[in-house]
Amino acid sequence: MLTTKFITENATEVIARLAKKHFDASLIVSEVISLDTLRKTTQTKLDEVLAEMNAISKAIGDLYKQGKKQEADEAKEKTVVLKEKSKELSDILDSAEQKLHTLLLQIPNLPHASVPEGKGADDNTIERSGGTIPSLPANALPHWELAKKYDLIDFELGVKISGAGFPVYKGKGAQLQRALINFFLSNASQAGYLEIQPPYVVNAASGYGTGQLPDKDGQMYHATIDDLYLIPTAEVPVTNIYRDVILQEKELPIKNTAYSACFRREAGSYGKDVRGLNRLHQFDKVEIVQIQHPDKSYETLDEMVNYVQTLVEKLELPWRILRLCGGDMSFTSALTFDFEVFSAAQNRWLEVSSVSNFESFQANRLKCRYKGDDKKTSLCHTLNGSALALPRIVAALLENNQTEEGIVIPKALVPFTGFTLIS
RNA sequence: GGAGAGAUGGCAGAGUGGUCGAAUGCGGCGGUCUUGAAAACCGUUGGCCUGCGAGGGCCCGGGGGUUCGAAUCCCUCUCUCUCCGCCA
Repeated sequence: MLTTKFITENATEVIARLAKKHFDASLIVSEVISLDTLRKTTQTKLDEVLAEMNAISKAIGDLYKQGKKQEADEAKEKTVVLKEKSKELSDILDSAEQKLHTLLLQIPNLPHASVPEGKGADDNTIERSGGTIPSLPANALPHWELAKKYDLIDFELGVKISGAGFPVYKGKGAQLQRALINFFLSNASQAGYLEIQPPYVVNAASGYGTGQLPDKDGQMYHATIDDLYLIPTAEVPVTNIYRDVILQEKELPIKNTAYSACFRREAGSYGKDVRGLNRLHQFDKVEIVQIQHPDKSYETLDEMVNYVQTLVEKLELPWRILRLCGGDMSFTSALTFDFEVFSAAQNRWLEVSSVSNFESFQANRLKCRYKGDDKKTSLCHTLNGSALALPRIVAALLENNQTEEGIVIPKALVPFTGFTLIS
């Protein structure tokens, strides 16, 4: 959420920059400005009335102490009008504030100047790429066939127990999952991230804090009996650690990492691109989160992107980094880099990570601030990224590394799997 | 699930319906002293809105009410803790 102050002071800039996200903000910005004006003037009037009330109340107290009961009663009469007036004004104020808040929630984050123009995924620009795309034999199998051939993942069993999108990992399939989680976590720890084990269900306040609510209400599983939500990513609980927190400037940056299972309803997405591991209702992911000083958040974004790059390189997967265009970016992001790996048998790129700088957009909702030496409090910047999401990594590993003998485990992962080949 | 207690500043913990935004202690910060440190002593120490500023207003879990006036009284919601039961 943008701050009212920023919008009112930079109205034309806000409108111009949001055009890149294909969001016409002209109307909403002018409404924000007029509501904010109303809010300020009403607040001032109300404060005056309240100040007078306070003065009278105090005087009445004194009069009673002096035993001047009649004068006190006279003073009481004066408050009747003031009371009505204050009620009236605070009603106006409440409604203005509420409307203002509703509008603010509808305004997306401003895209960074470096965000390319564009409508959708085709307009994202390739930042850089690496690794080599393997040339597979004609009879190469997609990962869902390989998973069956080597008895690694049972999709039908998941349907029986839960439903589509809840695979059951078995044997070396399960061990591979565990190895990847450990691989990602231990890399993150070495890179200076503090490992966190967060709750997998969160309350509504946390959902609002990171922006899943109210925007993406239908995307989370909701345990209505307790009004708790299953997390779609560890970002939600880990970032909400800092909700309503004022950090000391010297504590920045905060670097946290967490593994979690992630739950997504993925309502409305069906078709061939959801085959196998490509899109699931439950999957595993290691997330990295940073909270940083506003002046340093873009350096940090680069650092995080570089870090994720080391992971795909160690896994020896062909990768590329996309700079998302205005039309493909999320509501909350200012700049996002997506990582894709090439899954050779499906012959397509799969998104395995998304690294974003939210600037102060998320922090404003969270009320996550820092206090500097000047004792002023200001909003932090928040960033996060997947490092990494497992299923599509597994898909690419299985497909790209298939040989006559079996599936070859990348060297960097062997210490974690304890085996070199799936056969 | 049953019974009870409670929610106050970074933490602990007072608080009579009226100079309470709130005692006191600890912690934090600054200083004196010291070669340095500790101790001791002195000072300081929340957030939000508004205003150039002086200042004004709001905040004692959330919401509502009573009252000229509420941290204090009433209603309601949420949460936490203790004991019992069940249980990884």
